[in-house]
Amino acid sequence: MGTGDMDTNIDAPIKESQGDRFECEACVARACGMCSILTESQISALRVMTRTREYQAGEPIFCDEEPSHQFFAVRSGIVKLSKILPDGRQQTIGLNFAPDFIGQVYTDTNRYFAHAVTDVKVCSFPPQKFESFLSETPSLEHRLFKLTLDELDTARNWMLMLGSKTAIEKLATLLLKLAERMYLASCLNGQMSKRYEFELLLSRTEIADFLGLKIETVSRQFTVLKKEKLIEIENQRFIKIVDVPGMKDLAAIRESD
Amino acid sequence: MGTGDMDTNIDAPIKESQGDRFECEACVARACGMCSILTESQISALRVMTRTREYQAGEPIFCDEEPSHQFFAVRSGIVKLSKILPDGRQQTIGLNFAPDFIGQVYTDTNRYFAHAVTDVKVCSFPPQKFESFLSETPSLEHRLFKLTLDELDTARNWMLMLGSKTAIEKLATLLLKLAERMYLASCLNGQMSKRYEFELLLSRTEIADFLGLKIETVSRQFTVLKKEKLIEIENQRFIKIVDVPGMKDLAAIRESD
DNA sequence: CGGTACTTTGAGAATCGTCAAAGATAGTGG
DNA sequence: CCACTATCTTTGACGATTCTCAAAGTACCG
Repeated sequence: MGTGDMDTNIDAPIKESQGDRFECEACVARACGMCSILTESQISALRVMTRTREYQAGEPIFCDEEPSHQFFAVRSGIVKLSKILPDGRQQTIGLNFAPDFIGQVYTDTNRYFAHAVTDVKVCSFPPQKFESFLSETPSLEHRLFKLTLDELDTARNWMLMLGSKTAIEKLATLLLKLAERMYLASCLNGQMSKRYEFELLLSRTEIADFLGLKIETVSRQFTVLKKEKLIEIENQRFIKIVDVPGMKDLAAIRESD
Repeated sequence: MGTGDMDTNIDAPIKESQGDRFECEACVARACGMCSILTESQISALRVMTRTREYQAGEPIFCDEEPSHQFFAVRSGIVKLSKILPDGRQQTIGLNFAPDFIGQVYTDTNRYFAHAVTDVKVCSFPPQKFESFLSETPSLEHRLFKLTLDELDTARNWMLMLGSKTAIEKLATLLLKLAERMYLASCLNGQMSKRYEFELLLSRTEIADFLGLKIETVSRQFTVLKKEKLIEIENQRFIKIVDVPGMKDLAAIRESD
């Protein structure tokens, strides 16, 4: 905080590799993320400014109110975005998986925190260079615009959840969304896994911060979902949604969502 | 619903004028909205496809899950965006004032409702023509991208409010935001009004739907704010925020917001 | 094996919701 | 101009959900 306008991130990443082989060919961002619309020559131009970084689970990636000095593409792992009230109450406002884009384009100050939920690998783009690359590459801006529209839609669905749903409905909604996202991630990785079975990588506290609940309430709702035979939990980590229609009904999720 | 893919809006606007004088010169959208970045010739091109429409307070502008077949720029009045759960629970997800842009670009189906809160005037753009105009006008896409980023930020601040704040904090947050937005609107209209004094144009039900509360709770929180001498209400409609620092403290709003 | 961190469960409290009724406001028509 | 109705808002009493505080249970790590 307040260490000036250096172009480097203050939060020490556990590894920063310069001139790494980026393996764009194997990257999900190249396949279906922000890089999917770039030509080979554009990819090369982007590579030059790109660094890969890794963060350990729990580490901050950037902080609220700091100068917005980095953009990221998630290569693997889960990143959470959050805001904090002056008295410490915390609200998670988004979860990002590969190949999501993270960062505050056209803003000089961050408006939220970003933390690594699991170990995370990202491509990191320096702000000035990236913004000028962006201005020269309308197709990329178009792509980021579309991704932002999706994020806006997602945020509004979370608003509906936060404002209008009960505790158990909130948890059902989150578990279904996580199942979906984890399944998608496994497909993108080529590791076929079962739909509606996944490893829960969020702690009770992280779930509570997302749902606007306390951890005790979250824990109680898990117990209810188990007793009602909507889900099964193995080894405290592996969630299996047994009654998918029942869960969707509880979550009040439309098929189109 | 389901009346086919006509290019006209089913919800009857009380007035639709074709070939109207648009008075772009006097319009807030031209001054600081989406049109502010257009050249004279671009404005002319946009005008050709544009119709002005008016909606009465309470009227639907478009509905969730319908084909997304119109884009709008708010010229005057207030529009609310909302979602509804299958059992009827309603959540307002956004409020739009002049010169905001409304509509689902690059999406073929609406993802929320839009209703006129007050009497509303809009410019309405037909979808195909507007999207092709958009693709030919990178500066407009850039502008809409920035506006979308702001909306995303706003939505995330509402998420923080919905998930983490108490009833009275929620109301204080909303009243401060309304004061700000109404003051801005009056400035854009050239009618200088007092900061922190405004006409409350939302009903208790609309406030409750926004804050994720019931109307009785909203009403009780108004009473508390009055008793604590944070606000004064005249004629049930005119809100005066008496103790601004106290309200900001209660709302836990940072000055930078 | 012991310690630490996380999760679950329980009991009681606080906040918010539900139901019901009384006030207040605006519009209508005599 | 004054009832009279319809709608919206406020207030009260009670109930349900969620939170708080506390303790016990469980997994993880050295």
